[in-house]
Amino acid sequence: MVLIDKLSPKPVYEQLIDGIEKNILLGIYPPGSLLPSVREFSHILGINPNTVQKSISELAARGLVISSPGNGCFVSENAVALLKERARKRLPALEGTVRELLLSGIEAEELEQLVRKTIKNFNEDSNGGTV
Amino acid sequence: MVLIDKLSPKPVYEQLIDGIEKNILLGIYPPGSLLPSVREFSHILGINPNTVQKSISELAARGLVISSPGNGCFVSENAVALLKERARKRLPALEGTVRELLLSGIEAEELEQLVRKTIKNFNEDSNGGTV
Amino acid sequence: MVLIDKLSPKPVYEQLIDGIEKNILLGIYPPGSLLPSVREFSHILGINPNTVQKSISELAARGLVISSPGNGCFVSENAVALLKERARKRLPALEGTVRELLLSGIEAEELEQLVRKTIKNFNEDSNGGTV
Amino acid sequence: MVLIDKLSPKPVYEQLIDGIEKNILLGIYPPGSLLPSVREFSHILGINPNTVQKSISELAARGLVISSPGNGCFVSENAVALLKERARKRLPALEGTVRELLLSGIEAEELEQLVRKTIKNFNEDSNGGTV
DNA sequence: GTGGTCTAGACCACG
DNA sequence: GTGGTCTAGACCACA
Repeated sequence: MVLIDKLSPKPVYEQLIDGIEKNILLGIYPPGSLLPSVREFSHILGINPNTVQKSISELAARGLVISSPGNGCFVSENAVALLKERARKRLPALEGTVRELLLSGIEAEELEQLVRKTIKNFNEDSNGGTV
Repeated sequence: MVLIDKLSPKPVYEQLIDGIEKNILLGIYPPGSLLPSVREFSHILGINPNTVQKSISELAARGLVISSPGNGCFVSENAVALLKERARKRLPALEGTVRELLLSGIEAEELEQLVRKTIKNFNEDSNGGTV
Repeated sequence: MVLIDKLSPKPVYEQLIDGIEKNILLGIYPPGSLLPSVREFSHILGINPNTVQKSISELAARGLVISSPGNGCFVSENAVALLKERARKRLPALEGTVRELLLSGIEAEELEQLVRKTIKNFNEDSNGGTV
Repeated sequence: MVLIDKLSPKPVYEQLIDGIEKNILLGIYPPGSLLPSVREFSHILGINPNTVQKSISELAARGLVISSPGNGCFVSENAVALLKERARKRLPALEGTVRELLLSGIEAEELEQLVRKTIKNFNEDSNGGTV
């Protein structure tokens, strides 16, 4: 369900956050649903419960998840909206990346093609997954 | 010449590396030229000499600069080529970012426009700066 | 009769306690009256009977209700007096809150107005509800 | 500098957050200043470094503090503004508390007096501290 | 069973 | 020296 690469420079707890967020967007963990428990994540992913707890707490602080001691942890109703809102704030960073690549001599045409191709693949994947 | 933000989450030594690389690409530090000395960087940027040394060592390890003990540090002849080659390796990451944004509901059209606009601005800046 | 928000950070058993206490003060559960049974609360509110039992036990420990095994649970005769006495003990906390808000730059005048307005609204609500 | 009550029901890490926030508002830790280090807090307060770290991370997530690995942790320039903004959001809660106290039979006049007295004491304390 | 806090101790990267 | 991550294991409150 979520993949953890212990050798990645990205901290484990961040990888887990990213994985859960992705699953929320994909509809695997839809708003209102109950997340796997801390101990479950811990056991399946082979990481310490405290590390999982840290991820969950962070998600709760971001309003993506609501934890209810004794009951478990629910995806909040506006989680998807929050994630979409945040994505919009990342657009300037994308712009910066493109500029850096251009400065490094990547051809403009190549960049445009890459983006078009990615969009095309994404749409095909979505259809394949949905239909 | 290089801007350092001590409060940035990005480590100072990485900021310096990025800055120097950018200056190499911009032709401010052309291949064969002598870089400012460690002490100079340290003094001007107000950062620790050890930190500057770490950046220089990393640049040397990447083959972008060549240290000549006693004489200083020169930009290597193939520095620009190396940087362009490395940029190419970053393209898959760009693809991943685009996919994430698409998954987060950003419209494909909006992404294409952003890229086109960035390219356009970049070309105008380049002309303005060069001519 | 009592509203339970399962997603609230406040534990369910505390929410139930607060709700029952409020109903005692409002005269909905007057002293001497019989409270709904544990099963009734559990069923209507959709919460675990153990949770209801915990709330009732706590209320009994506070002297607000008296359990009569086999007959149910009665609001004690001095429940209202006890609640008023306890409210008095909360005044220092209110003072602390006010000090914190002042320290945070909230204007004294604004605080006084807020309190006056709340008192006014409360009196109007009471009249409307009673008459 | 910050008082920790290990017997308090409030978690230690929250007490530390509150204490640091209070010191920021009091000007003891002014914006731009360097906070005591994690290990220092840990040693002085007699609590585990991880607990301190948790508090600091939370403050960083709130934008009140900017941590710079290797350098320490700085109070952000807009920390005071953020705290004041947050205080404003607590006003509705104060209103709710006042209503509860009124419902519990506390006299309106007594509440108004308490607030006035608290404001008066606060102003005197402020003058005493400043002059 | 659930989430949450705390400690102890190790390890890492940064300056 | 600094902040930050991770593990192990204990303990608590809630349902």
